Amino acid sequence: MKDIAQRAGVSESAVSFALNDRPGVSEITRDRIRRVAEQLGWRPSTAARALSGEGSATVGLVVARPAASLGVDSFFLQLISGIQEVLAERQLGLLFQVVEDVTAECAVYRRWWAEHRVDGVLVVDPRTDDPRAELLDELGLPGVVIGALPGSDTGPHPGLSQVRADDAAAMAAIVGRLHELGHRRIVHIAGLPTLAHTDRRIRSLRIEADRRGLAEAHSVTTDYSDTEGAAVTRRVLEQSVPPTAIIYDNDVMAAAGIAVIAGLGISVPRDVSVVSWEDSALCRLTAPWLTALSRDTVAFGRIAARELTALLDGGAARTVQVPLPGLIERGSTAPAHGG
Amino acid sequence: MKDIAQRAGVSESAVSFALNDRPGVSEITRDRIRRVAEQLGWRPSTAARALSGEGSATVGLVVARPAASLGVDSFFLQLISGIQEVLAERQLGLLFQVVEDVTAECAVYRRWWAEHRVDGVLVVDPRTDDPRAELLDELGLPGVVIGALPGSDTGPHPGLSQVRADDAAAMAAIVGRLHELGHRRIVHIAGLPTLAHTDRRIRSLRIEADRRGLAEAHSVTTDYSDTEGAAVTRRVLEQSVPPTAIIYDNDVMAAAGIAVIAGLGISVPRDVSVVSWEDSALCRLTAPWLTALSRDTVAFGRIAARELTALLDGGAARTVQVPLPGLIERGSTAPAHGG
DNA sequence: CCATGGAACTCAAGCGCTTTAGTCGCTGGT
DNA sequence: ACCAGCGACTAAAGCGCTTGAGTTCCATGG
Repeated sequence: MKDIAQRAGVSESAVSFALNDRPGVSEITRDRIRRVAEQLGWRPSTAARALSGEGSATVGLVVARPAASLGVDSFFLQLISGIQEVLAERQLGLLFQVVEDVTAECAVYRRWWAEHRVDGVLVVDPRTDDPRAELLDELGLPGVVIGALPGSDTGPHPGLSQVRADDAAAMAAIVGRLHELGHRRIVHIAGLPTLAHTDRRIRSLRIEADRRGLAEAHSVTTDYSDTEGAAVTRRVLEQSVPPTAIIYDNDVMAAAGIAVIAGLGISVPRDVSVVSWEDSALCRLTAPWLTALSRDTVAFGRIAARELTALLDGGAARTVQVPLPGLIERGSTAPAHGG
Repeated sequence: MKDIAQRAGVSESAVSFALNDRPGVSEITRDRIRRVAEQLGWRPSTAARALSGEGSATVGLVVARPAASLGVDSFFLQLISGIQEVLAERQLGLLFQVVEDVTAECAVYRRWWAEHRVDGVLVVDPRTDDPRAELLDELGLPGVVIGALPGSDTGPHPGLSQVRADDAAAMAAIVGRLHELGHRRIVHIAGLPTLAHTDRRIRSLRIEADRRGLAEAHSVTTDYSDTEGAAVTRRVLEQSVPPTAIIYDNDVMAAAGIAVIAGLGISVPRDVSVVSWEDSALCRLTAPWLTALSRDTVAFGRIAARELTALLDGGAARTVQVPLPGLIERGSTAPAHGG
């Protein structure tokens, strides 16, 4: 900046004003300064900026999952690439970290906060009992929760926006469709019991089942892995009166499930219908192809990031709903037959 | 720090020395200062640190792939989680960005460099003609290339380490095994032609084929998607004399391929053997299970990150080889039958 | 008994930017 | 002719840390 000031024949302050679109310099000088800066290929040092009170121009994202269970999902990278689209517009960096559990995640937030490393964070995988909201409140670190915290509609958390998928409505849609097809015995092979959305889906299933008077409707929680998905599928189908439809909380388990079912000599979709709560290439690699709930994960990321930038700009925290995912019917669902 | 200095009854410099394990303070004072710092929950501001000449304690990783093709691979997140393990030990942050293409990637490096945002970078997906190495040289930004640049064994790039998988040897191993099983017609459904390792695999296949006098051995490049994998598989099997073995450059295409093959009424592994160059849960979701080349991607990430920290510590650039991946033989490979 | 040296510690500058409190010169009103 | 007021610009402090050049004090050797 000193260079620029010298070459443009002004003071450093003038340069700062000019380059930050602040009043205090004439348009002529501003232009001149801009030109010199451009010519010199100048970029502000984030460190210096951060030091003098501006933010660090960085937002954080930490995902707390064991390495093994990370790869299976296509969810995260999609989400991140949506987030990036928005952050890139504002030249915001994304500080990314993967840790083992929520405790470690909280430690990371604390550290980032103390080190002034991030201006805000994106929180994923909200839990039924989540310490993170409170921590962020305490630190005064703006954040947006991707997928909603339990119970909090507007949320008692002043600095926390939420971007939520309406899991209840989505579950209702699936159950509605299966009911329409004549299914009266449904099993839901859910994900991690600690996650808030797992809880919501389970609850919604029960409500819908009651409302429609289904003969059977229960949920079993898993760790999202193909292994557990397969094991639970086997167990469920060996019941004396097996279900006629199974809802899987992700694509990996659905695919694993469909393989197991075939192995048992049971036909999909004649004997049992299968729905995957997550669409991906995987859903077209099975035989038959998987009927799946298809949400636009990239858009989800975009929305979340936009919410965060709004917060950083001083906007108030709020809760936004993303569009309801659509049920893409492929070969794995069909009318229930008398059985 | 001022606080700490005051409470410990010393100057700020003493605090700095003490907390950075630099000589110039007695052990007693050092301990006292440490205790006070701890008690106050002090963490150095990265901004201030960076400003006064230390690095930014951050490394960068940018992946240049369209959003759509990101999710299919389990590769990246695995890699990243390996990287993180090592970075976490040193409290280094990972600045992550996904962009559309290499040009944009270069722009990001330039920006990061100008803004002093990162101390070094990890470069993935090296290409046959890669502008990035030269750029990093020019900027003097330390980097480690994950997967090796073409041709450069030691590399003429002073600040660039390389962590390479020995693709040639791996290909040789696969071809060797298939040859042993009696296969004489092999097709290799490769990935993106611009990637350096694609090139190396193709070249290695040709060499091995010549050495062993195979009747047919050729490669077809794709974009790694299930769609192209499926399309190419169909085309290849409709040849007048179809291959008896197919090698796919990733798990997604292999799975898609095996589905297509079944659809054509051809039996795996009786009529055609299938090998996947990448192991994942997906390889156990197909029927039969996929024989796959299994590398430890998490370890790969760890090694790369360690190489980068070595570089940041002032070590010299070097090229390290990761262990040869093993071929896990599952149901998709078998002896070729007379044909 | 003084010079010497080294260990322990302090001073102050400086990293690159922002920002507050000016200074300067001009216009317009009286 | 004089001052208020405004726009354009400068001076300098400060953000939190590092660091090289001191300063002080004590132990040691001649």
